[in-house]
Amino acid sequence: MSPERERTVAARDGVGRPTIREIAAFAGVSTATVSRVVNGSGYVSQATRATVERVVREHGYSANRNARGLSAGRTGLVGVTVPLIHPAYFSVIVAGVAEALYEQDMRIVLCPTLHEHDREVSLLERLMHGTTDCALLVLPEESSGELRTLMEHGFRFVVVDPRMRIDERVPTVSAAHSAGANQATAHLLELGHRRIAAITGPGGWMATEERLRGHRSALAAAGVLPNPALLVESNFEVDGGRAAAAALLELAEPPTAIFAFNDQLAIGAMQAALERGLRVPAELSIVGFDDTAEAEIVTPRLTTVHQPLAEIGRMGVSLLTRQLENQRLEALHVELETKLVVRASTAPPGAA
Amino acid sequence: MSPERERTVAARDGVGRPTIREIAAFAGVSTATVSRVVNGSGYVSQATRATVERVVREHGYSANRNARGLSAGRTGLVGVTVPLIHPAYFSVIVAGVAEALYEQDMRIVLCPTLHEHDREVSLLERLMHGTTDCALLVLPEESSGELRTLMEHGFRFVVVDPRMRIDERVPTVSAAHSAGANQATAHLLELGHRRIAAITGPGGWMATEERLRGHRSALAAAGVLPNPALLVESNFEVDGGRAAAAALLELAEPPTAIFAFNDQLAIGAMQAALERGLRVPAELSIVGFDDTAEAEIVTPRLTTVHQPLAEIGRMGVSLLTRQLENQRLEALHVELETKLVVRASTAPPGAA
DNA sequence: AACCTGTATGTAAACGCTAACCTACGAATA
DNA sequence: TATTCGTAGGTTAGCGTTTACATACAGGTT
Repeated sequence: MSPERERTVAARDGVGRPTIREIAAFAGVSTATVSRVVNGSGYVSQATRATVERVVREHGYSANRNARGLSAGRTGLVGVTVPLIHPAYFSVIVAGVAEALYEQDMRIVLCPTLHEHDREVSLLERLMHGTTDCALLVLPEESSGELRTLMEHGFRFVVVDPRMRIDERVPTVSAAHSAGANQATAHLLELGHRRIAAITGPGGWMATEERLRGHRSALAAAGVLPNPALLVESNFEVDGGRAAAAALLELAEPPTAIFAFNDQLAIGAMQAALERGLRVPAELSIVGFDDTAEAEIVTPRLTTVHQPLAEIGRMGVSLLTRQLENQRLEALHVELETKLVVRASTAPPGAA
Repeated sequence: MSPERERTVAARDGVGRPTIREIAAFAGVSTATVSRVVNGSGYVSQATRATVERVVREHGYSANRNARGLSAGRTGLVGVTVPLIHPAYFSVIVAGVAEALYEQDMRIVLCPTLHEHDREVSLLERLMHGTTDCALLVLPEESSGELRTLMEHGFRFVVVDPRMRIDERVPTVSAAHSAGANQATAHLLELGHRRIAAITGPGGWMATEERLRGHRSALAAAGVLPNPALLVESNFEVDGGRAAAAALLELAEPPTAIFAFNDQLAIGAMQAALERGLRVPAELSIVGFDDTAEAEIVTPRLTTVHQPLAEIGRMGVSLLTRQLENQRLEALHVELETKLVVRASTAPPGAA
């Protein structure tokens, strides 16, 4: 029981926040009118509105979110699930999301899933259950079917950077994986590289498949035959990148350039090169993908494909609000542009 | 009005989540009993408990958070304010917080303040107003007085990594700044350095003052006179570190080692050294503070003082829950141990 | 036998708000 | 003149919980 429980409205001592009833009493109107003013709904005369607004301001009133949520079925809270918080990739997206939601006066309920599928599902169930109005799922672990079930329950959400290909009706935001990969590989080809290896992410992931597509199309456009030996699947982490690059560099005919499918992998590849005494970029060129902050601080600075991560987050919020406003809007699929950023980790082959 | 509004309990069609009344009906008990089972409070017989638990499980029931919050005055939501989400320093703390809260079945309402004081205040006001039960303030912008006001309003919170010295009664978690700094400087001294510069954070910040204290005590213990010319104040960011180091290296008698008060500054210093063609660590040793992920990926790998950031976050949650359980517990001030991690950016002076 | 005490459960009143519904009034329309 | 319409604002029934209070019963204690 809350400590105020026994107090009547008249006897409230002013500690704690004022209720709508008190504001109504002070302003000499009904609670409905206060609600209308606060929510900007229904008819209220100019004069009444002004009075109420003044009282609201003077008493620092703002609606109790729980009560509003319970009554109106909305809470102003948006669930955001991410696999992890820490990697820059996610934290920048979340920062964008938080920024955009703040402007809409909504709050973000953050749910790291730690890549555990069960956990994500249970989180979603709880989020759905009155806590939040809607959700933004970043790189969700869930199958298309599970997401469809969610939709059918009337839960509104947007998927940011879908892991797998999912139901058409789910709004999504992603980056132009394929175009970005194409630029990266084209850049290496222009520098004169022909033995270009790729360290990919996990198979089946959209990011992997799409980037692979871009990579291949660039090779094809330059008339370079794809070589399966130069394709290694990895896990988007530094260690994976180092191991993959180590294997590639052991080949009888090692690559002169490596396109790593994210910056973490690229950094791992740089470490592998360093361990073998290979100079980057003189003896080995490396390109990454994502353009996270790490790309700027490694030596040499990493050439990589820029993804507008914060913008991706903001766009997710934008789709979400649009979906909330207009239920019958067709599902949107937004793809944001990526751009190659040339730094110091690429050079013509044998530039030594 | 929610779409279910017009339905009676009996007529609910099962879409959406079940209510406590439905569960009670299915289990043949009153809502009070269901509530008692779910919350583990009051007397319930073994048999009844078992029945209710089964029904709850079968129907996937979990209490609507808004209703619970409204009725019981708690929401299961914890506000977390951070200046920014993205820097690894904060995102690791937040990850620890999220992890610990998850175990308590609480959710985290994330509020990046972007270093804007007004924004943090308004966020807190909103958080206080029913949205959250309590808060965790990471590096808060607020004055001790403002925090005291908050306390007096009965709002529960814990400060993680206080920026300034604050009211004794506010529970805080921080790292052993002074001891860590002492170790860092002692390490440089042991290597034989005598001209040791320090690039500090903003003056007045506890982190700055405490680290400075540790730095000075190590110098004093080794009988090295502090040299004001070797002390530069900066901003905890890479650019600041680069500028500060550039200035230091221009001195007539430049330092042989730099102790940067965080890793960002240290990375900036490494860049400045690189720009001048100075080899690290042969011609210049650099030590950082924080041990964020960046320390592992720069070249050379950065010697730095490890802060248990995730643990700091978890400890913050622990203090918070303890405070919620036992209101009259004396305010706790926890200081977590820091530890020097020696990597490759330090060596004896003139080791070339 | 009368009275506790501990256990078990039900009843119903809040919690603070929103929105459906209602009343009222002046102006425009038929 | 009667009717409709647009505007303004009050009344009140929930929203789904929790919990104070009431009730009931079994087994001790005086």
